[in-house]
Amino acid sequence: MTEQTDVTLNIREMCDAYQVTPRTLRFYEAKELLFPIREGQKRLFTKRDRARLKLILRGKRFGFSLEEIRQLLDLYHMGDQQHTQIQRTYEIGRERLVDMERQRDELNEAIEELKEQLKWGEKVIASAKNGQEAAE
Amino acid sequence: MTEQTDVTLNIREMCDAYQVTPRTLRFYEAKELLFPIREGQKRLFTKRDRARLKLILRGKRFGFSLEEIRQLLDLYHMGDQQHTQIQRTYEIGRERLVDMERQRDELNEAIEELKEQLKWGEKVIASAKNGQEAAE
DNA sequence: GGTATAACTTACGTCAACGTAAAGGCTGTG
DNA sequence: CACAGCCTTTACGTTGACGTAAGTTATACC
Repeated sequence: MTEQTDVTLNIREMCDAYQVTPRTLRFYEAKELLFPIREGQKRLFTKRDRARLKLILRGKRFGFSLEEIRQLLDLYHMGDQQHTQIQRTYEIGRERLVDMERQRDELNEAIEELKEQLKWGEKVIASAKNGQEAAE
Repeated sequence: MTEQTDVTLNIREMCDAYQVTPRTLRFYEAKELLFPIREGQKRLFTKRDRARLKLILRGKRFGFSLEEIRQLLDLYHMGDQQHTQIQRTYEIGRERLVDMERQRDELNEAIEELKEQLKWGEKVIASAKNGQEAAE
């Protein structure tokens, strides 16, 4: 009974708030990632939609596909029925977790290596600048 | 004068060594990511190509596009001329580094959150199993 | 009522990163 | 020579994630 603030956003406000296009939001709705309510023909995005969109955008930054994100969203917000389905989704989540940890480790390695390369690059640039200044 | 071991691989050996398809290798050549030498019509992949392919595959795991990878490869192996070009490529590298570090941090956050969700998922599964066993 | 604004639907276009099919060389072997 | 086994090129197909254009509808304002 504490939920009376259904602050809904229309599509324009939603786009501005999350830096996406209307097409993207409609696309996500078509893919069942978002479920805006309808007022007449217009879409109204609820708090739930905004929470989901945040997760979608973060998921994308990690290279998840929209389909994988949909699965994870189901895991996040699933109720109490359909245990076997939950079980399956849970396993997907665990697999992705392992993947993400491995990716993080590789990312750390790559960051270190890239730092080395950049140090090397600085030296090259510096010596080039000393050697001659003419190149604008 | 210490480089006389040009151990080259044909396309099949290269594919087996790195788990890619011939199409992929030809595609990377077309995109100027690899430069196999030709013996008649056949491609021969040198040590240099193998080093580059390793970097390509790693780059892909981090979500770099092939074009971005090409830029980074140039940074890795660029000689001593063309300072302005190096400068530019260096900047791209630095931007990517910042990006990668940010992504790593977000990844760590997401890993923690996902772990929480999975813990929660375990509880749901457990209680469901206790509650009833019938659902095959 | 006219029109501007914003949202809508439908549907074809695009881009990356290959897949896949077709047709054609080389090279060795019976 | 015929044929198999690799390799080649050319070129059209595919998938995901939207972009973009065309035409429609609803609301707001003058």
